Amino acid sequence: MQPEKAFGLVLAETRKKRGVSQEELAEIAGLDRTFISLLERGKRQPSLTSMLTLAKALNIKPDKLLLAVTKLLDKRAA
Amino acid sequence: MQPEKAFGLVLAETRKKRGVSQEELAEIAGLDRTFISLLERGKRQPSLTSMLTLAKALNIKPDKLLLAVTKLLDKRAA
DNA sequence: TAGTCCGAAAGACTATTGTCCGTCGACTAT
DNA sequence: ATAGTCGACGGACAATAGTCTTTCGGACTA
Repeated sequence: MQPEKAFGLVLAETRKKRGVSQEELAEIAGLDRTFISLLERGKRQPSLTSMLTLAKALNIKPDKLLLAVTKLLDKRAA
Repeated sequence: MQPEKAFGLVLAETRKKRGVSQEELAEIAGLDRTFISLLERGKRQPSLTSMLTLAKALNIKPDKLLLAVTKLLDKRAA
């Protein structure tokens, strides 16, 4: 599994848990609505600052977010 | 303090602790030697995959690496 | 004083991130 | 049926990540 796929899954799941739409998240984070969509679909990967702003917008600690990503990557190496 | 600055500091510190040169780290991680230099000087910020490969090359868990960055950012908001 | 290792730095380049415009289909409600 | 929300998806683009090549200065060593 590619890192961007894992990140997308974690991002989508976390966002849904918060009960916000892609568009709302985009607005809170100050990112583009289509970019959120690309990230969640694993078509793009975030930069360091994107990760930080998204984590902040989702009210989750950045390292927790990344930990979720790596756990997903470790679980199924495929 | 900007995220890329904080990351650069953490990267440099971790690399030195491991006792490897920028060039050696670049080779291990499969990245360019000048890019490592740029990262450590805070002139560039890493993507998600760069962070993951650098963490692996430095034998540190990615979330630990990011935690060190955020701690630095929290410490001096300046 | 030549030789190596190290890191800063610049220039030119390719690849990718991130924005901005829009359209579309599925679903919900009025 | 019409309108609204949501997310997938496209093209075009600007900004930046990342490579490659090279030069330079400092520290150390022979």
